[in-house]
Amino acid sequence: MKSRTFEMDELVRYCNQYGFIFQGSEIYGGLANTWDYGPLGSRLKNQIKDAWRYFFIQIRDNSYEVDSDILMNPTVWEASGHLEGFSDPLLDCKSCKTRHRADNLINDFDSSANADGMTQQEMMDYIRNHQVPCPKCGKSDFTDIRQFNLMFATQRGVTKDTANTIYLRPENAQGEYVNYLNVARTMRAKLPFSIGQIGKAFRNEITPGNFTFRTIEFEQMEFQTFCKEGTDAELYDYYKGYGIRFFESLGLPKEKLRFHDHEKLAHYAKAACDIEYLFPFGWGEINGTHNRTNFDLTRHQQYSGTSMENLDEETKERKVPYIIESTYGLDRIFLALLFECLREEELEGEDTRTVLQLPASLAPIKVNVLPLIKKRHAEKAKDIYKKLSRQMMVQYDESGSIGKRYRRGDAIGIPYAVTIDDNTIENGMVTVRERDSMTQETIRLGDLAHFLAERITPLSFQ
RNA sequence: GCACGAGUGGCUCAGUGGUGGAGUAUCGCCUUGCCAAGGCGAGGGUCGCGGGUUCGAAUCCCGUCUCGUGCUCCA
Repeated sequence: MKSRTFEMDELVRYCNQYGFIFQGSEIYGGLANTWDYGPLGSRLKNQIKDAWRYFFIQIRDNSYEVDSDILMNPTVWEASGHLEGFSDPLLDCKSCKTRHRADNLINDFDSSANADGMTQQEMMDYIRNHQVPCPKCGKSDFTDIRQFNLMFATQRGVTKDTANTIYLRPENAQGEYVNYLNVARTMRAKLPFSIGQIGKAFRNEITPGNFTFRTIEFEQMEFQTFCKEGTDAELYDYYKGYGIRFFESLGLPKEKLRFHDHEKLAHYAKAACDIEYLFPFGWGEINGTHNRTNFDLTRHQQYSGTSMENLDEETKERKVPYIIESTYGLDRIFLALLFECLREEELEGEDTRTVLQLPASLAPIKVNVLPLIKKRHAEKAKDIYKKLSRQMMVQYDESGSIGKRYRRGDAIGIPYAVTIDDNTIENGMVTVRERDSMTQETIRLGDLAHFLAERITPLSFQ
């Protein structure tokens, strides 16, 4: 059977049409790079989260989930280095439209100028007074300096004089780090142990689109493993491989996954490697694994005055643990899964069907309950729908021909359809139609729940 | 952020200054015993938004927002 995958614009349309993803604030003309998940989208997102929890928390020893606050004491971001490293004084050349960092312009112009010690106004004055040229076009015609910090800032407190700048977290990791002692104490955890978290993070980036691939608000599923120095390299490799296994179990094929080692490292990392998926627009990161060493905990120890050390029972030494971080971008995995599973299949003749071939356990809706003929079978079908809905997410559809309703279910990834007819009312038999094989089987109503449960099994490693 | 392109029912689009349309989808009724059948009917539009020109603007002009593509950015 011939089938074709979707391009980006088709996928955006599909998501809007079937209730997976809508443009954010749509009735007000939208807000750039924000997207809202609709009824089916939120369901799918939750299924991915559940799968992640299963693989990273439930079946792993010494793994604990937390749900830390998005807003944190601002000193956290001083300690983590996000405040310091991320506030770049930027200006644009009005002539050739290139963008530059003001401090770099000055330092390159005169290395004795010491731009790092200047305020923003001093840098601006220096550039104007010395006619510092644009490195690209040579003219000196710049916009004013704008501070571009990747963190979203807001104020707490009602009045301005009590205002205190706080930030929306640019990564979730710090929430795990500041709770490292709490988790160790309450769970009586010994190294190595892990803290996972699913939650939103925010980055004020200049973003190209690519739909939900890069947005200013996004959801991450993170896994931090606290370990002894010396065991870090091995764990780093292990979690890279674990990521590939996780993605394969979701249904992303090996040939569309690859590692991408980072040469340029973030300020906290000793080693960094992405897992990339081959999107229609190219390879894109869906997981990042970092060896963050003892950088973060050492800094938190310095800034908070609280000891982050852990007693090594063998050597009796007290040391700050190392951390291996592995972060999964939920929105990106969502997107990769749709690209992977959404197809247009050519059937006999000119006929086509849109089919979302998600694994049954990830499907937003598991079963489509359909009366063959509304007048005769609706009552019984509603009854079955009501009963099934206590066990799993089901949908009832009585509108249009039976074939049309099958296709509608195919398009939104429903793996099974149960059809109710005279035979159900007279003999208690129902027809179960399977999306992937497009075959059907007649079974006893009493066996239905078992039949479905047997087939909608949780994901497992291959 | 820069450059270019686009924006008209949920979706695809027609409409180049004079009463806002089609197909499809949705909903209702009839029909229909298993893979997008058919018949009848209904609902659904600030023509992205704001301003200007004009007797009159979806249409021309200016601004703006959003999306797309390419740069830039992504510690």
